[in-house]
Amino acid sequence: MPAVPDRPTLDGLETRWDEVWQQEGTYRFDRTVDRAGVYAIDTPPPTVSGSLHVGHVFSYTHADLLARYQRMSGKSVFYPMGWDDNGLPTERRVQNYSGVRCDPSQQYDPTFEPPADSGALKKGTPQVSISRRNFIELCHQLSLEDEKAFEGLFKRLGLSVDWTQTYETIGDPARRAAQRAFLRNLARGEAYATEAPTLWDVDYRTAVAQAELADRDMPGAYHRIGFAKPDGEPLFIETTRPELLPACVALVAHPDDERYQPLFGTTVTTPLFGVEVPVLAHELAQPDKGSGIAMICTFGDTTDVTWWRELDLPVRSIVGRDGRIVMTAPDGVAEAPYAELAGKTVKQAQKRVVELLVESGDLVGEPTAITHPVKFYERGDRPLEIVTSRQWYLRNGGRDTELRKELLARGEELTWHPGFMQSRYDNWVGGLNGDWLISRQRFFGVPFPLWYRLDEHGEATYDEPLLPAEADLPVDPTSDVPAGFTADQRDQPGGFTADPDIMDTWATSSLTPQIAGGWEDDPDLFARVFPYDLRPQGHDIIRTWLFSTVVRSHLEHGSVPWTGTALSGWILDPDRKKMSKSVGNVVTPLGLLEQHGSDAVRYWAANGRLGTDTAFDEGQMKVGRRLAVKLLNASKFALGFPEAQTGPVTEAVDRALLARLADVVDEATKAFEAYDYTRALDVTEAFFWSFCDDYIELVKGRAYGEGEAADSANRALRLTLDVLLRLFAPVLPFATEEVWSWWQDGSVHRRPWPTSDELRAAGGEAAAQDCLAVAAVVLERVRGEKSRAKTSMKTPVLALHATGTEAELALLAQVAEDLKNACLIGDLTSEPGGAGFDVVRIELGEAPPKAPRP
RNA sequence: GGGCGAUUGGCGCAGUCUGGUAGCGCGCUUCCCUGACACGGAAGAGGUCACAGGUUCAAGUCCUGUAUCGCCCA
Repeated sequence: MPAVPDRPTLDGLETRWDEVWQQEGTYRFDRTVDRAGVYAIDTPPPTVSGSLHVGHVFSYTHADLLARYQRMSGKSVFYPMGWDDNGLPTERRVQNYSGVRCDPSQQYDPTFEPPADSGALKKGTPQVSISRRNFIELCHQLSLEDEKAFEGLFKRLGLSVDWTQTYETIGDPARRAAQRAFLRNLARGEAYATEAPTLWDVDYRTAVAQAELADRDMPGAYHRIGFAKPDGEPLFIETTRPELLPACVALVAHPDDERYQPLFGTTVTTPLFGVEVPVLAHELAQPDKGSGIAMICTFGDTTDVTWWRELDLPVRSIVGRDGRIVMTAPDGVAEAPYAELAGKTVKQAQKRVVELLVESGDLVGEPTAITHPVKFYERGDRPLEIVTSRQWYLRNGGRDTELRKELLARGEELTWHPGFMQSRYDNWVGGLNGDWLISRQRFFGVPFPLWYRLDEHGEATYDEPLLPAEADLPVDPTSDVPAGFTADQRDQPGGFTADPDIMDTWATSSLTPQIAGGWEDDPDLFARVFPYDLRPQGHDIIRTWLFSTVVRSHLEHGSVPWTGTALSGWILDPDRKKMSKSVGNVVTPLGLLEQHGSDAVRYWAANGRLGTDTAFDEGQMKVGRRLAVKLLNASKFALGFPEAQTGPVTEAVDRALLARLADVVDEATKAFEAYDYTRALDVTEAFFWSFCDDYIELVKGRAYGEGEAADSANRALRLTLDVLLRLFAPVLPFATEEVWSWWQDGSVHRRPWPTSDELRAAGGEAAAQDCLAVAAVVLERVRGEKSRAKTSMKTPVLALHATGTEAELALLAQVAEDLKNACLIGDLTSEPGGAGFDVVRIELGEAPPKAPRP
């Protein structure tokens, strides 16, 4: 056992103890324990591209505090770590880093090596086309490096993760789980493919789901355009998208709008393009917007989709997947003016259509500038278009009242920390307006495990997809061949073709409980952890990650994925705005951990309650560091006295201390049970400071002595320290472990959480008779007097006189000797009287001679 | 436009569920190197609890409304 060091320090504790913990398997999950004895955490897998930031340190600490408390409370804690290395961010990095481009039509080349000068490519180097499988392998390699760095940081932060339990969202088990879950969704009719208008990002060239949309206010302009009524008179509509005129399929007004009622059922003709379109009625038309009659195009916005569907209109698509006007005009659209638009971007087309309308005289007046919300992909730069394409959907209650009710009920089953976050879930589920679009036209992700037969003309037959056996998962249909076919039949008439799409990243990460828990691959493990106890995450991804995980679990297991969720807040700049990139880049997590120490940073995080946005505050880290240093020093002092034989704590002051500590343990336990680690820390910390400032000062004179009274103090000191270390262990794992190692065996992190019973049994039953409170009054008065006299605390008190009730003076008598020692009081007297206990007279002596400065 | 949250000394926060003399930390001022700690200790100044009504013997706390800020969704 290492001796107590002369000058304890926090420096170097992180590396030293992490090494021991990994070696000893301190946080290893004990999988012999059955479900009732397990506490399972569905850890968020951080995105492995770029780097971790301060917000990660914050929220991951929160989960760790809860994990550590549960572990000490006797649970076998299942605390895995995942890496989300699947998706667009990684894809873009690999393209730039290795100078490659994924082309799913390429064949897999097992000997492919990326250019030797990876990472140092010159701008403009032509990209090499490689197969999807090769591309994924590169993504995987690059992710591994980041994952190592992330793991190092998390270990330094002291996360009590079981590092033998890790997964990657692009790893084999994850792809197997995602494909298996999808095949089962498909078999049960929960997943389906359909040709439908879909929000489409023209730059990424992929479909985008409702959960990834963001409205942005954009400048636009209403153009007033005349359509020709049968009698030749113009009917004016106003539109922000005149370029969609050739895609117009109808005009629509509100059924109650008297201006247009006579026209319902008639037709009008589009200017320039000469298409006859009906005038129809629908409640969604807004009479007060523009002229009150709108042009329906396929498709200008999501309302157009609704009208198109509900009014059963034809399709005249003109915007292609590249965001340009398609080369061929839809049926019936006049060729001549259309030819001028074909191939132009939407923006260019708008300019040209306006010019044409001005020439023809169909555009009236100047366009009116407005600002209006436009839908964007949240990572995209250009407004979304709506194109018709074949996509995969998963039922999520967006088009099914019964399922929606069931999912709301699942939300009800969860314990939300804090509770008010549930309304965000309810709002989102209640506001869904379509099923979950899970297919993406990208490359780095889990492929849909499907092939289609090609008929004699080479056309895919989508009705009966060719499915792999579950045992063969994961598969990549662009390189694997379906049963009963040979590789040379790929993309040949009479042969087969692969489904080209991958799954949305949320479609994989919504299965993290299944992936981490070994669903189907390790049924024994899965039964011990599922449904999990806790999903920690940020409140910004309730609508995506939290909700989608509930959906998958509900469909697959008929259960919630976990029984509780803890939502961490944001980190805000000191000026109360969301932590900006610039600050986040300057303040790196590793730098903070090095500068302040991990315990100090954890202390700051522990002061941010769940659901509460918290200011980034290095001041709090300094306070945390001070606490950790104080803990080392106070412990060193308390352990410096000779250890007494086991025996009772006899002195009243010592028993009062234990009684107070018993109350603290009860409060901290109650707080932790309610996931309120902040309050648990607060009560522990308050006790600790009064322990240092008052109790230790009071008893040190006695503890230096010998005999019964000294033994009582020494026993109380050690017992208190023992309990305090355990109370602080979740927040300050390094400092507490360090102190623990000075005088105890094993790890403090595997000791049981303290109970008030052990303290009351040791003598702390006299809470009502708190002589410490009386002592505190005397200490305060004497210190105040010495401060006012601007003299040293070593200045003796010649005489002190106190008054109070008989009971209070009896308590004073219990602490009189300790007080005389601590305050250097010569003559301590008292008499009954006064209103409550107080010190009425203090007589100071001469200050001692100043010692020379060392 | 709808939902959720916040508003308490210069700064960061607790207290609001369960009404009863306004608390903590940082910073600031003054003092002290006393047998763990100067990366320390002691003492002190500093707030009409966003605003307006209401309930109550009593409101930071409960109710109604308003304002400002933030987040989520239309």
